[in-house]
Amino acid sequence: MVTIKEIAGIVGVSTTTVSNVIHGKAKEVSPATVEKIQKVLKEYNYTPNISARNLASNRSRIIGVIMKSQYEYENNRFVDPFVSELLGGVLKRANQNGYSVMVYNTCDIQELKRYIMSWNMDGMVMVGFVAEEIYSIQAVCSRPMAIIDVCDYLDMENCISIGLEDREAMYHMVRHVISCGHKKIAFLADNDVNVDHERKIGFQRAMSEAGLEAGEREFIKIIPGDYHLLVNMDEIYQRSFAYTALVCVSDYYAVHVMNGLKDRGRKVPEDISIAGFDDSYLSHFVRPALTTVHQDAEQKGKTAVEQLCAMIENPEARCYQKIVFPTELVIRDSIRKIDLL
Amino acid sequence: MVTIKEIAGIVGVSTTTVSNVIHGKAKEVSPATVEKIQKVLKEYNYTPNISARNLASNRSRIIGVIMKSQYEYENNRFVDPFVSELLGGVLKRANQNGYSVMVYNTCDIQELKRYIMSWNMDGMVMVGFVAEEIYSIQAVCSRPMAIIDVCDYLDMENCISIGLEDREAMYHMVRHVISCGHKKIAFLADNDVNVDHERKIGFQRAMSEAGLEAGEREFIKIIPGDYHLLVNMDEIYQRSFAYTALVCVSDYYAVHVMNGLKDRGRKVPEDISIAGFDDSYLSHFVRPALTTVHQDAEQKGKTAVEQLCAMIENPEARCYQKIVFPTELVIRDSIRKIDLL
DNA sequence: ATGAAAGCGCTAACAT
DNA sequence: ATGTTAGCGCTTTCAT
Repeated sequence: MVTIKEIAGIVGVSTTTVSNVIHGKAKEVSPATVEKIQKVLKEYNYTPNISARNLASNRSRIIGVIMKSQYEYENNRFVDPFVSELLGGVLKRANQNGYSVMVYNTCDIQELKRYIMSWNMDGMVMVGFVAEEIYSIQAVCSRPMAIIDVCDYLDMENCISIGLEDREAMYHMVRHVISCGHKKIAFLADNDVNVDHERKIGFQRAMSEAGLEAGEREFIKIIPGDYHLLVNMDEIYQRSFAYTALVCVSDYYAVHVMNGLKDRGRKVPEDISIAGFDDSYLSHFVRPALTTVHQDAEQKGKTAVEQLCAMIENPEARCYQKIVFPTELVIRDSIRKIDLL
Repeated sequence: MVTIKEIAGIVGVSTTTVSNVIHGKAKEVSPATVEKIQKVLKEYNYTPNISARNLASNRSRIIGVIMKSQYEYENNRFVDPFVSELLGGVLKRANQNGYSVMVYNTCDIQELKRYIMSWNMDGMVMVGFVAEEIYSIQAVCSRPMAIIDVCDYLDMENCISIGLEDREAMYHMVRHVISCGHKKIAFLADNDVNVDHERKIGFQRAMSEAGLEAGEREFIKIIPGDYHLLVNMDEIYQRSFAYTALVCVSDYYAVHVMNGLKDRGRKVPEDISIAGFDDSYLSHFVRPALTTVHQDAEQKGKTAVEQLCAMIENPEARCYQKIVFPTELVIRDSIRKIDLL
């Protein structure tokens, strides 16, 4: 690989001038020189050495997509369409803006900090973290972050929080389920923080407004297993008999639960209704098609990167910002209308 | 961030010694010194600067996951479970082995070459390329590659080709379909190279052995659109009337086609049968559940990285290698048994 | 408009 | 066992 120094030697100018031409700071260089240098650059197929550039300039043009895994065995968050669509959006915008995307998945925050610092990432898209983890990371790795689906207010300058009106969205979903005649409804999630917590609150509000039970018993915890399995599907099956509808925190889980119940002999939606969340492409494809809440995961990813780039390139303008995307109830076939007689 | 030099200054040794301790070359250093240095390293929370390390050592510990997109608008290959499972496998193994994963998606080979060279990637997992593209890239970017699903023999030393017996697999699938009484069968793919081509050959062999038609007319080209759409679904619908079974080159497409046909009023499998390929989790979840060919995409990713690391760390042992994973026909409900009377 | 030179943090060959 | 030193390729400040 040819270096700037070599190019400079060939053309008979200094490395500074070559560097200036490479970076389009043409006003500093005479047109004739620009042309000469560009010709040689092309001829020798000059390719910058990014390590050298990063070392000298103290940036990296790396945007990290950082995913927190809850369990060590839970190794593949990508199979959830919400995550893959998000990642697609991130990748597209990042590359368009001249950034590279590094993907990292860990359950160890200390290790993560070193990772971010080692690579000197310019910014990160954070998926699956809770507020205190974000603070802890930010304390050491003070750089722009786009935080997906953390609901708490974050007292940080260089961070953009991207989410939904989760509480409202779930509230409307559950109202719809209730309006279909359901009275025994459970809420399924794999934890009780952030969006899961908010959606639970929305669930509970809708339930209590209707005078229905929504205590701890109505909260069913999903334990995701290796890939295609929910490790506690049997438990979910058993508990499902106490309800006529199961409201899940994602399409991905809804689809798993639906299948698990079907495999065990329950009919959906005849015996039991199921609702999802995300309106990922899964929800169209399963039968019955899922009643769900629409959100645009790809757009979340794109926006995350856009905001990240803005903060990276404009450090003075950094401030806390919260972006809330719209949601919409999508009614399909997985919630049965119960005869109200 | 504290540097090696500073650590050296604090402890009162040379940078070499610190570097040796960091890299565990402890036999070169006295136990007492090792301990002293490690204490300070910990105390000051030393984190290496990877740009500097890469520049000095001329490697990067980056494994690139490089995806070729066919069309510019086809921006999200991740939503195909085959790809996300593969990526999950790559990420897991890479991180375990101390490598970082950079994801890149392009349809421009020249740009790709510069990208690889700029980052000085140690190795790449190549997805969606044809042999001549691989050659063209290798000519400029001579480094280990794990090539997924290229069927041609590749005359290259530092490359590992990972695939299936695609032809056989599809042959058995189509024989199964024929054995269910189908005589009018079409094959659907989005191109006619590599695995798609091989599977087509397998399809044709099974058909011609049974004395059935399998010419160009029986090949239906899928044109993938933005995300959830096949842009030529109407055409597929029209042409579907000439067949009783549609054999698709992936579950992902099968599921799209199935839905598209259902939306247009055809019943699956009563009116028309559909088969997939991959045995991704989609195939379990749709109804009718897909008859498909099992393969382990995650394992492909893991193996890709394992082999890549071996080649990176052991340059003398580099050679061409072809790894073929097993497949298995998985019979579910999407192929109807036609009454043979 | 152009160049000289320092230095980013680290590695590794060589010396002691 | 430990230290010296010369880069790796680039950016950037400061001269000219």
